[in-house]
Amino acid sequence: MLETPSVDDRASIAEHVRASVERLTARERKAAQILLTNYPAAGLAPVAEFAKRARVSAPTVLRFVAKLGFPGYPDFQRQLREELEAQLASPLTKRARAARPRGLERPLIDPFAEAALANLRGTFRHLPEEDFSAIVELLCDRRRSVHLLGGRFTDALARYLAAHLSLIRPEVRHVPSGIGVWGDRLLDIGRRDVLIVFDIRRYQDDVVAFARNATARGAEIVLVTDQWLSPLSRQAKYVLACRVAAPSHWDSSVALLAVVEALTAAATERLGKFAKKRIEKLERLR
Amino acid sequence: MLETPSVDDRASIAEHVRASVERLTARERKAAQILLTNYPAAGLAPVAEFAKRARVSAPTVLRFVAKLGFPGYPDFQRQLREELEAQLASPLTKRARAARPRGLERPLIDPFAEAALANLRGTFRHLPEEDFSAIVELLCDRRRSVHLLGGRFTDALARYLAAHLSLIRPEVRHVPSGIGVWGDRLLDIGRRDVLIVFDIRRYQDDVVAFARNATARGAEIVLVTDQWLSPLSRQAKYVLACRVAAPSHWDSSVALLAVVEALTAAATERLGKFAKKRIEKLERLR
DNA sequence: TCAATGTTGTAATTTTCGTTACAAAGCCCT
DNA sequence: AGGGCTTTGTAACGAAAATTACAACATTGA
Repeated sequence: MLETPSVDDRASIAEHVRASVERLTARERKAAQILLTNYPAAGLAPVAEFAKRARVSAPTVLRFVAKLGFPGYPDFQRQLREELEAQLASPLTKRARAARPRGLERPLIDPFAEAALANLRGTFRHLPEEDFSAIVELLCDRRRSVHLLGGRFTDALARYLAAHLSLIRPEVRHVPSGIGVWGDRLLDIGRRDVLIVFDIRRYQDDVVAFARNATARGAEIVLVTDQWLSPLSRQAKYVLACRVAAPSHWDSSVALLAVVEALTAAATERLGKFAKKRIEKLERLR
Repeated sequence: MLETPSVDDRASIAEHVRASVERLTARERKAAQILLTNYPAAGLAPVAEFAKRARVSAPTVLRFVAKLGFPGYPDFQRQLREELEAQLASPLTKRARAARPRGLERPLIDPFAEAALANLRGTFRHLPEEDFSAIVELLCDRRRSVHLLGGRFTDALARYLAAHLSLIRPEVRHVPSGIGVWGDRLLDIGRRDVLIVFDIRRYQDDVVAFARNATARGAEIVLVTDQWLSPLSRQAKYVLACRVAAPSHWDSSVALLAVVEALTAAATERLGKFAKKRIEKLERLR
């Protein structure tokens, strides 16, 4: 229809798809997206399978590849395979970066992605294994209650961890943010309970205060914070420091979330059958 | 219900081939060799092409894959594709495991970190730029209200985004999870409002229902989901598909959070002075 | 050397896949 | 609100792929 991608066309189909999105209809874009997010495997499947995956009919997929300039689906697949073979020479990330010359870099997306990757790497490289394991043990000790507390932004992380933990063990309590109720909540925290606190920079006074009071009541503090360490690190028994720098007005919590999920995964594994049975029971209740 | 969705737990076909060479006949070995030296592309071609490449007849290739234990050639191809996907989802896991000598690997930490990195890369590599920008525009349109909704685990993400958005613009509302209040909340959603929905697999019925009702009321849906796409993708105007696979019983939301933060960063930048002034005003109020 | 067994390719068959024609549905503009 | 246009899916068709039956060939051991 339009220009046919010739044999010597070195640009990847992925790039070609990205360049063609505007010409596509809504459903065709769905196909495009499925192809890109599962590249190139999705396109190597039979049309029917591809279509089903994109929740679209087979002809829509055909029209999509037709708009890309291929005479037919098999031709499209052939080029995908050829690309796949050529690709094995150089690693993926390099290729992607090379294929995207200056000016084509996605301005607000790529720098952020790079920062998030760097934060993850930087965080996990220095994550203290002993502390990590010790925290997992704490989380798996069913005799202790686990309380979770976060600041303005990190409250979401506290909730996220609470949602998972409460599925694998009893006595998990999220302390809602916003002042007022906190007095009552402190009373619930007893000797040798565990308080997991999230506190990143512009460390929140009320969070710090709550946690300090909890220590005074005999609770053990696990602190998830940034690389510059919340003032709470003095009181905390365990500290997990995460990198949060991002090319933005805001800090990034990606590394904190990853650590939280790693804890969840480890605790679930550690509790083994107990967690499994509990999850099954809860499933049945719903 | 409880099986762990592992990143790649099955041995690769390549290894299986290597292990089976001795049981193969001379011609079948040629096929095996061609497959291994052009792995996996060669096996994704039609039998005839594969056969021609190995200078062997089609039935020989068929007998070869039969000896590998596959009921038929399509089954063989399917597994190759699945393997290809799993590999792209976590290209680092294997390498990292091989690189770090036994005993130095931190068992529950490193695999998770690698998976998170792979998810981030896989997500951002093909994040549709146009959709991303369009969503940012939506978020910055102060004439529209923005409503945020998440499922059991992703509710935290909805809150996280709400916490940031409400600092840079008015009319941001988080829809709390848990049924009951939802009827009322629907009424607040008007024509041309924006509803940002988080829905990852084991897609939640009530979330889907709420969002569908919102569409019926004229709202535009932005869906943040996993690579297999929530059923809501049909209703959604924009879909951001993220990778969520992790070596755990639970899926990982790291990529979702990164996308959310990228949106926040872009929107903050886009609103520029308006956001800045608003933030300052809010600071003064505290 | 011959026979028996195992290996391989040719050709026919069957199934699946890609393709296309057409009708329904959605959308936009008047 | 209605009419024309675009988009999408359904169903029938044709093409190509996978599969199978069988005959030719090679290989080995007596």
